[in-house]
Amino acid sequence: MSAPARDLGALLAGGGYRSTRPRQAVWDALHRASDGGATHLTADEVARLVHEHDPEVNLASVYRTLGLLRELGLVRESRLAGDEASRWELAHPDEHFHVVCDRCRRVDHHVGSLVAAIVDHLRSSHRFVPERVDLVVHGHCVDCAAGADATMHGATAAVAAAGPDS
Amino acid sequence: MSAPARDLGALLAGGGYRSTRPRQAVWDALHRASDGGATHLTADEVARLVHEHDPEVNLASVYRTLGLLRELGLVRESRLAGDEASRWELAHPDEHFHVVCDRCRRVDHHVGSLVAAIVDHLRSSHRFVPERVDLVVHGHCVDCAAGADATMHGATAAVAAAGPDS
DNA sequence: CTTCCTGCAAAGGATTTGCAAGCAC
DNA sequence: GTGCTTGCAAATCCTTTGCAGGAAG
Repeated sequence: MSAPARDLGALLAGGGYRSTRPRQAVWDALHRASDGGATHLTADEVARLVHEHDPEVNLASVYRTLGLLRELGLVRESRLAGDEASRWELAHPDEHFHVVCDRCRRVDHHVGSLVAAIVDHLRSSHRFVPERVDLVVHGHCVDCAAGADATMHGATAAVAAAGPDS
Repeated sequence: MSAPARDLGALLAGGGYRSTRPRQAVWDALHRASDGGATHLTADEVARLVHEHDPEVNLASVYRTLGLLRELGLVRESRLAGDEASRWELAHPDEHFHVVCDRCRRVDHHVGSLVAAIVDHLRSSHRFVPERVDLVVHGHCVDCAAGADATMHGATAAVAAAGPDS
């Protein structure tokens, strides 16, 4: 679960950027959140985390830093439909996708071969060179699907018959 | 290429909603756009199309209507990363996904078994009940990948633009 | 030192909302 | 008629930007 924790200073220097306190603070906050299992943070939430350690950092700097880290490929921005604000997280080395429960609003990560399969498919069948795959699935998680409307008998049955896996 | 062109009045009535001019105008505009190959419209672009036939319709009503149609499952909203505004299109009965070329900014539709595979996987392995799959792949299309940052060739561009998607 | 960054505050742009008048049913 | 809808305009909300002072290299 712990992130790689690469040295931001070096990464910034490599790109000709300066290592500053706000930048380090945002980087640290993202790692702390990630280690705590929190992911898909809004810029505002990132700012809140940053402020726990350094209240001086301005929201605008958080935005600027997130944008910079995005350019450097260190963080990933996603704009889930139905969500007002963009959400940010450390760029995970593994390809993954999001599963969003529309009832309880929980967002889960899933790492799987699905993304790789998509990439292969496009490359071979559509002559497209994929760089990034954003896969977001909306629906209902087990808990919500179960307690929800009793009208969905078929669906819940299918869920109950599910097997184990990652 | 032509869309189903279902009767909006009936669809609205079925949901207990009234059939009004703005709503019909938005619906028509989306169909006209779709027939013309235009898709992924911003609310503003939809409004512009609506105004060609009915300049009285207010932008706020366009937003309200798009939201309503989204709830009814008649249109689909997508927020592609790097894009300021939401984009709207008629909900295609088939599951499909977007392929975005980051160089020429073209967006293509693709229908495939990929989406179905994803749904199956989640349902069986993750006990999640998928309702909607948003799959967006960023990368470079054949033309752009080939010509690299060179000029875009009119011929190849035309071919792709007339793309036989969906 | 020189240039890049930051904090602050104000601007911007997309989307929403309060309200009174206007239609659909 | 009754109540959902609309137009209009103001309000929100997220994000970006101009600037002058401050820090990194």
